[in-house]
Amino acid sequence: MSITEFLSSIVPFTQDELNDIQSHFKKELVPKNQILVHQGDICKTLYFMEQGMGRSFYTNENGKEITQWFFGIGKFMTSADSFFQQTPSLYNLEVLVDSVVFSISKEDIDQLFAKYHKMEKLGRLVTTEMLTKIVNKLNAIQFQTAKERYDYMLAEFPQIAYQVPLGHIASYLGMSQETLSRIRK
Amino acid sequence: MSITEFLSSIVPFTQDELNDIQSHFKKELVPKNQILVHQGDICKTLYFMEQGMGRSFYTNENGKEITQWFFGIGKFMTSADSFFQQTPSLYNLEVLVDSVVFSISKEDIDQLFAKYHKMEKLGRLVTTEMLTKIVNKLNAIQFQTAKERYDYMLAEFPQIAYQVPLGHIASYLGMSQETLSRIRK
DNA sequence: GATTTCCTTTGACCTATGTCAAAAAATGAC
DNA sequence: GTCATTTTTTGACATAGGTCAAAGGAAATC
Repeated sequence: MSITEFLSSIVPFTQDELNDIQSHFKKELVPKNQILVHQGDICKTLYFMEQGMGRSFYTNENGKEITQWFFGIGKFMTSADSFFQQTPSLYNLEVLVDSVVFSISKEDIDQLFAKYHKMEKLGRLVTTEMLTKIVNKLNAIQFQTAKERYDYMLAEFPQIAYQVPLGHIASYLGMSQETLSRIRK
Repeated sequence: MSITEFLSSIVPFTQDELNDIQSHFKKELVPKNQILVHQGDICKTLYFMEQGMGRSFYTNENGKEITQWFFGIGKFMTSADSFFQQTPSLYNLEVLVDSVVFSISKEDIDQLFAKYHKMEKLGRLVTTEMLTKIVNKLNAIQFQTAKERYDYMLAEFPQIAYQVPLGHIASYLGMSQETLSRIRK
């Protein structure tokens, strides 16, 4: 899914608007395992995942990596806090397979928000959608058994569930890798 | 905190704009324990909590009430999904003490979003803030001990923590009331 | 101010899931 | 194809926090 297709699917931009908006995005090929943002950095770029997948994760006190979110095709990938409030990111952003992303700087997207009311609306709608998804995850984590949480994962990220290391999924779901391995049987 | 103060604190509206916007909100006095929205209803109204506090909660398969969020003074209170996507609410919205709220309908706020770019921006910023808070809760729930989660609660809702029944807080934090009671000692 | 109802605490016991360690399987490098 | 590395599975054991039941306290109602 191209970025213009994505934008148009949410708000009806004119062709001129789309051209202008698109011109602020830069296409990048990112190789597997590359870290786009490091924990502690201020995230200055928003990424749109055209092809591939990524995750956000942090390293806890015991040096263990905890996956916080997965990003599939057609999603914006960023450390939302850090990007929008320009505060140090709690997370690393990592690309999990060779990927194609479109990137845009904070200044540029703020300019687009200011220039186009429609773009601001898109920002609001995308954020609302993210909010809904996080609430769903929260419910899964808070009140479901390990088995049910895995089912939630399969429903939410069907394409990702079978392509990333088990440990990433386990930490995303808030359980140990051993438990997830036992569940999957 | 009045609604106009709140709006102005986020985006610099002119006095005329504020007057117009405010005219779409209706002040309501809501008595303690009133349910504003029932689980399963489509949430047609957004509430701004001027005075008082509320919560969202649902009743699970075993008939137990699970608190999902608390709403303090100066916050918007709604079942975000239900209101913005006009889908059945997963939650009840309940006022916990006698409260003063400003309410606005979905149609009216959509009109305001459409009329004022600044209002759309406000919507985006408020949603982003909510997103950040939910992510914080998620982290607390997912990776912290019961004790640490209670500390998170005290930090996030200091004024609320001592004013609502223990059971509401326990379910909000994803633990049993007995566990919370033991922790508090 | 007595009664009823609701809320909180305490105790005893149980279980889902964590941790640690090692084996087995899969993947990647040469 | 072989060796090295990474990932997944398995087993044994530990524990945080759950459940159930009952007793105390607080607070609303008459």
